[in-house]
Amino acid sequence: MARNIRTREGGRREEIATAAARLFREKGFSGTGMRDLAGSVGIEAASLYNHIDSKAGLLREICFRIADDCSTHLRDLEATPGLDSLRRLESITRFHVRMWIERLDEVLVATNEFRSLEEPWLEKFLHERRIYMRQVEGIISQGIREGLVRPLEPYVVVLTIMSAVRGIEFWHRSRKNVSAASLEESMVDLIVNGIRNDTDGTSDTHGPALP
Amino acid sequence: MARNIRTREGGRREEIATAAARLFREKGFSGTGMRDLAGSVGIEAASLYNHIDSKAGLLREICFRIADDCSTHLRDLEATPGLDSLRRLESITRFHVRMWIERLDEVLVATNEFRSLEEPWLEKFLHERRIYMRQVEGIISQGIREGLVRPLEPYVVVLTIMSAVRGIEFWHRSRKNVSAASLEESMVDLIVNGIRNDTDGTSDTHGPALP
DNA sequence: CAATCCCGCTAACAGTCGTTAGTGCGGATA
DNA sequence: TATCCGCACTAACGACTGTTAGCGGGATTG
Repeated sequence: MARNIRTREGGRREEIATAAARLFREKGFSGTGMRDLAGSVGIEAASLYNHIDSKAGLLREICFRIADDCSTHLRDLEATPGLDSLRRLESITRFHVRMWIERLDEVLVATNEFRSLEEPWLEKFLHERRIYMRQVEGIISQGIREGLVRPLEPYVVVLTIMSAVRGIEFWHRSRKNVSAASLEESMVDLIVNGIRNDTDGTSDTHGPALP
Repeated sequence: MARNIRTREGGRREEIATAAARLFREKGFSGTGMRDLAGSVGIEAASLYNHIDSKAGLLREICFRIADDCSTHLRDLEATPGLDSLRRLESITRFHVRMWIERLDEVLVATNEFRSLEEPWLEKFLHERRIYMRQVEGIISQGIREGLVRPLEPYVVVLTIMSAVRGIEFWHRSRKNVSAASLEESMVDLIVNGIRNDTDGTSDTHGPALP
């Protein structure tokens, strides 16, 4: 058990958690050693245990912080009146884009490394994610019924929205000339409106099937 | 060095490579032990080395097979005459969708675990990926110039297309009631046309910014 | 000033890692 | 029949894994 539970300011602990998120992202959970983590905050491996309980606990913290933030946003959004389902979808998309822009390390760990969670946490995490996706799927179905959203397979739409934002990982590496604000707008716009230019009103999706 | 280089049929070797792809996907490269891999093909860990060179070699094989298949498809596509840039983009999207549907293990390893490649392979892999994305970006830019593609940030469009298909990973777990064919059509349609229903011709993207 | 406690350290643990060496069985080859 | 070779085995290697025990210095508290 970590000894400094009652520490007045957990500055060191937060520093460790931040470094863990970065390392878990870069090298994976099982690819990251406690000696790596310790070195990245300038202490010895054993000293980490003055601040944390275990390596698994660090992963758990990161994963569930992200999961909680997602479900909190969704709950707030559903409590907001006066929004049609398309606007709700846009808000959800925008929320995910911002998470990926502002908290890449944590989000990537929660997305890629959650599988290293131990039971019963793994099951709990998967359960919460399933609930979340099901709720978003409900909003999409509603949008389709209302005629605001194109009549696509709702399940596929959830998958696509929640995956499309993962492209931001690349952006983070090679910033190019695209600002965060421009990235956000382009990506939300792209998901909502697609890539095809429809100014001429043509509704034909595409020609014959391609290889 | 593996002893069976001159084996007439490398059935066992292929079996190992397939099992490796599945394990690397499920548990990550560094989370997978040679004893896990050996057990999954029914032999002892040391016996693996009658067929393969090293664990790192297995990863290298998987990653570069996928990379090669991608660049081959792109080369073939560019050699195909009579396709406008929107159709080319659709073909690229469809190709990625199919790869994710039919070869999930390998594709996921190449996408998530490539970071465990050793130099100089890691750099080579990243280089090839950069080249590939730049070529696709070129097609998008051309589509925008021709008025076939909406005037979005081309870089963001590449990122989004190549990431959106990752949603197929979820689909693989919980098949739900969506067939592979329906998934492919929905996803290509979604990326090309977006989620918004534009039958009324309204071109206003969205209202005021949302939280 | 004395007592407490945070927090770094070294040493060590039991276990696992990828990999090599060497052995022997069984079928194909000469 | 004698020889070879593919392929599985056991045993073992040095390095590395997450974690615990215990020590001591320095700041904080009574």
